[in-house]
Amino acid sequence: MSAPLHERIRREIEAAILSGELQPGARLPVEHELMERYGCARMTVSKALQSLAAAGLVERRKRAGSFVARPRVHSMVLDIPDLEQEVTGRGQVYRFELARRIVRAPDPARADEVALAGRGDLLAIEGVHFADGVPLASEQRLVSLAAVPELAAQDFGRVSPGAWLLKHVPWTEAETRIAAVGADRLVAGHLGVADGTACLFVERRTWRGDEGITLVRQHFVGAAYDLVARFGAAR
Amino acid sequence: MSAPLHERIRREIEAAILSGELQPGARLPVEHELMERYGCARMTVSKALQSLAAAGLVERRKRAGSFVARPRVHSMVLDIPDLEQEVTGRGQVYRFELARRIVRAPDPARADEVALAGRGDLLAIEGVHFADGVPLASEQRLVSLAAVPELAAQDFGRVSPGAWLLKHVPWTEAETRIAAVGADRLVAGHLGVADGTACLFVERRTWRGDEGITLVRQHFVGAAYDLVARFGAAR
DNA sequence: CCTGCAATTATGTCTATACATTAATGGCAA
DNA sequence: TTGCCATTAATGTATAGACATAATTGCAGG
Repeated sequence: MSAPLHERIRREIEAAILSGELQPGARLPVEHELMERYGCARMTVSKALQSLAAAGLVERRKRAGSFVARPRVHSMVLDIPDLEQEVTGRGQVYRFELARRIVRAPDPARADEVALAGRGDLLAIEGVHFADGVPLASEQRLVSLAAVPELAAQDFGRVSPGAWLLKHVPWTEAETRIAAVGADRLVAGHLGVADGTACLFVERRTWRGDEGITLVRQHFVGAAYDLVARFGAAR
Repeated sequence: MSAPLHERIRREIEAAILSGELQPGARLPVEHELMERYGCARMTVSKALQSLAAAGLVERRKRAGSFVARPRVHSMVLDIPDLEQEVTGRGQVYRFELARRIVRAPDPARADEVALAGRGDLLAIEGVHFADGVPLASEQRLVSLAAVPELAAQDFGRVSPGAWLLKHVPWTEAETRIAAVGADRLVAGHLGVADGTACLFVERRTWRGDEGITLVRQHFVGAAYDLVARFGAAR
């Protein structure tokens, strides 16, 4: 009820962006229009827009207007590594090899799968990332088809599902678990290393708003990869 | 020259905080005082302070004033894990066992050590973290005595240097490298596992402003620990 | 001594207005 | 057509003032 007006304006626009109602690149109403809509002064809508700009959700350009920001592949906060980009960025040849791809219902015994699937099915993908022909990581991924219906039509012969998702479905929230494990038979086979070799295990869930998008588990050859994250005070 | 005034005010206060001139908890000048100092309107200093508050550097309370924020042990952005707190938080008994502690000059052959040391010496610490008597992680740490002179007097028989640093020397920037490695002889000995066991290797550098504070390398027993990071859109 | 009310003070929100800055746009001239 | 320039529409910065809100502080009364 009594939330400050600029907060309310901010939240309404934010909701429209997160829900996808306002697509990336879309122009949002100019300040004068918002002034009229909310019956307030320009400073007030300006404050809401500035705050959205500070959070990186919108981009403002003089004379042109305010626009929904295009999702940055590299988040300010953490590099969610796009392996394809990283490998090619190092001048190596990238390849993704699809091993399995099925659509199935969530396993009712696994609460995380049920939560991710929502009211739809899951797309389960397995494959291996190669750099210069050498296996770099093995990947098992679940994607909610309720959240990303376009994905069903997508062919992952060569493009990695991670890269596709980053481009097409911006996330707003992510949780990453990192551990070291010895490679089991399956992973060792994918990566071409001895059983028990130290591997970096990364499990990541991403959400858009509060809708789950994907859950991915990756095993990296320990010696060939490391993960770097840099943090600074928020601006 | 032509930076907006509210930006200039913001930067000057920020600098005073990062340099340590304004200690955590210190009260900063009230808005009217800043108005006079900069000869501007209240909205202008307010904007600068609001921006600092949004970045988490200051905390504002009505009637009371604005204060330099106490460093949050858990950064909004990443849990830089304080092992002691995490272990006791799980109801286990924490212990840190110091293995070595020397003050030495930086190795001139290692650029990172020289950069970290600045014009002073380095304190090198080695030890093992235990949870319920079981080794959890082995740690090798370098601390810049130029940045943290108080540390020379500190006794690390029982408290972990990481916990001490978190409390006493807030960082503003951090870089973390994570990889999986097989345990070498030294680490395996510390952790009481077989040579070659998969370990999570974490290397972290932290800075305050642009002065290096510490460089730490930790090896975790792969099976016993994992690292979780959660990210959301910045507020 | 404690309790509760009231005065005070600092920040929070908002308005209305002015001028600055930037860049998209459209028209004019080469 | 092409290139340039003036126009103009948008945001950026700033002022001055009003009223709202919260919390500290001190005072009065039990």
